[in-house]
Amino acid sequence: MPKDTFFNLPFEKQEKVMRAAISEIIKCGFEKANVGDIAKNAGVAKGSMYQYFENKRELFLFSMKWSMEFLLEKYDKYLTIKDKNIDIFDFFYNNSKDVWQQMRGERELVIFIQDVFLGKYSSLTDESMDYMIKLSDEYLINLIKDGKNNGSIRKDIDDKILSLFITGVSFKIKEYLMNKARSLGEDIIDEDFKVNEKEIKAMIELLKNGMGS
Amino acid sequence: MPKDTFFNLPFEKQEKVMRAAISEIIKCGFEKANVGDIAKNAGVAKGSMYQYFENKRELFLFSMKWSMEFLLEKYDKYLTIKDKNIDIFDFFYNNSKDVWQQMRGERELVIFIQDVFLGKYSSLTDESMDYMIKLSDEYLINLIKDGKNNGSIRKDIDDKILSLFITGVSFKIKEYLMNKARSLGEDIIDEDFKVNEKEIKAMIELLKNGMGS
DNA sequence: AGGACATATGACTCCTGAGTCATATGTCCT
DNA sequence: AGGACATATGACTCAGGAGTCATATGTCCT
Repeated sequence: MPKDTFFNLPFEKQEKVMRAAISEIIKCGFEKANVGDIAKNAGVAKGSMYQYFENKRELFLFSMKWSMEFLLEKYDKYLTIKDKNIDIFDFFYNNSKDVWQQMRGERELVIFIQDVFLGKYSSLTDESMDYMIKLSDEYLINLIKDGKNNGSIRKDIDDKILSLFITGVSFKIKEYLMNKARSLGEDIIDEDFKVNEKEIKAMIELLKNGMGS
Repeated sequence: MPKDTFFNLPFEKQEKVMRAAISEIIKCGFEKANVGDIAKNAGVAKGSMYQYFENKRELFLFSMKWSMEFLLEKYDKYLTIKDKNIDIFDFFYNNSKDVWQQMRGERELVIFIQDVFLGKYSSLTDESMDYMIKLSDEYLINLIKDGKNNGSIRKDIDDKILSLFITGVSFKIKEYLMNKARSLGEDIIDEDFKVNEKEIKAMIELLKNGMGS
């Protein structure tokens, strides 16, 4: 956790620091990320960074936490979805749509989080991160359970295997969307998601009915 | 490419150097990997490393190449499979079995290659690596084409999407197997693959027929 | 034997960048 | 006004480690 000094900062400044850190980390990776440069881009002195954080590692860990919370706050659809008895396939579709939309507004944060979940910084994650991963895992397992109950998911396959199956596919499709979004540059507009609709729906069809014939 | 000096070494020594490098890299990551330590573990002087390789980056790139070639040479089943008109689902099964077997004999190399394909060192890959990735991609696309022709794969889904679907799933299942192998320690014996058979077959069933009901 | 050439070695150089600290600036009380 | 406390700053320290180099050892010719 950052020191009090950091939390006493006006929120805009906190945000500037965090964004500078995240930007540097996704560009250079953790090891090569330069605290001096982060400070410069955030418009503060290097020394100040050490008034805010114990060390580089803490800066990194908090960046993860901050990104997650920021995204959840800004796009809190997920939480509302939890209430409804949502179908896992609809969830997948909505989720892809969300990722696309979020890439427009928060490209760097989304990339960063994706990298975290992909295990790019696996040597750095701590309990709080493990907790996050476990949370999203649990959420998935619940979707599966619900699906089995309401009859939309077959019952003869183990939950753990189903969850591996889905996460594997969903990471790939997210990666694919993100690469597409990156190559489109800054010009992603709302209606652009339609470009992906066909592909996402094909992917869901595969999840549902498989590729065999 | 390493310098001539390296290739003039007796093969055992080349191997010792490469294994020391790979071991260090999967343990510490590229940035933190220490050339001095690698040298020590390989039983040569640090200076010698620079007789063999231009710099750390070249050492790393060659480690990838060496690992791939070594594994292909040692377990050259893949190549024989290519001849037959193999079913993609059988391929998946055999491949998982191979990975399991290879984890027994060449744990570190397999882990290293998996990390490479997962993009852990994405800032370091070069043309030769991109080539490798493209090769294995092409191989998959061909399996898909064959499958469509012989009627084992549905024809209404785009090849690219099918390939995303399969790679996503197969990486997850490999990751799962590898974690299992790691936790089993050194005691993996031949017949142990049977422990995984049920899970692999469930995964293939999902690939084939999906998770919907 | 002696010289020409290839290779091995590890102490040394040198740079980078994380983390520190003495000093400056600001703020808020009484 | 002046002092007590919080925060900002960037020049500085210092460790680690990549890459170098002068020297030693070895090998192979004639």
